[in-house]
Amino acid sequence: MGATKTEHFTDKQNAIATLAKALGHPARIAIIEFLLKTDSCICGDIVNELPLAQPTVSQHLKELKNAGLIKGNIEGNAICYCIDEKAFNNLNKYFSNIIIKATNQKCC
Amino acid sequence: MGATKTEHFTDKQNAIATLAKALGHPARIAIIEFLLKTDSCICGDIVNELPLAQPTVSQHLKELKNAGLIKGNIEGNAICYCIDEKAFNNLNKYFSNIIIKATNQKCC
DNA sequence: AATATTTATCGTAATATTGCAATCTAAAAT
DNA sequence: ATTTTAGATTGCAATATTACGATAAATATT
Repeated sequence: MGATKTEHFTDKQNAIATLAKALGHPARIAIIEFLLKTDSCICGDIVNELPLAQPTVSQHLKELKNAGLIKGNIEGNAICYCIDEKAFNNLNKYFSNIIIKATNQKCC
Repeated sequence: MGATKTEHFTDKQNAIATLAKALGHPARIAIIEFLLKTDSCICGDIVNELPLAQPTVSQHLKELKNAGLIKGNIEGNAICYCIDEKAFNNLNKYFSNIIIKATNQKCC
């Protein structure tokens, strides 16, 4: 097999998993951190910053964008990528809730 | 290639990516949610709850455990798995910080 | 002791991901 | 109009992940 059986899980479970999966690679974490560091949301500079080839970075950016974690604005012939807070807020709410629920458990 | 170039990224970046990656599958999200739902941290019941075969579930549990997201306690011939709050707290802090930083940006 | 129960591991097939060279597209600059 | 620059897409090789049947290991029950 090798294919995730997404159809057996709820939409919400799949949605959270998709967000987490997109963040499940150090290059993509590095991209997010770079976007946070530079407050003018610089774009092609990501390629210079990361130890990866341009097509690889482009692919990682695409995955972050598909997951809704970043947005891309065309500016002339460059593209300006930046954090999309909404997705991070969703994740943060989800994890906060887990922590609250876990704290109320008396187990292990 | 196909192998992640972890050596090019910081330990912290790799650590966050590892946690996120472990949560990047709906079955593992479903396992976490099941553990939160049942406050007696029932174990083999996870296999009955999930639409996956026992070896598959066992493998997912192993990944969650390796990432430090759950703990496993032996109880007779059964094993009791439960949430490890620490890892979730780390993730939550990390995302809270991202949101704070992103909010202070005036970009896009 | 023999059997049942519970969970882990092995082996393997199917599929997905990672990474990059080569190439393409589109706007910018000359 | 040609060239340059920025970024995406294609194609492909290497590796990783997902899923499960078969089997093993370890404790529980009879």
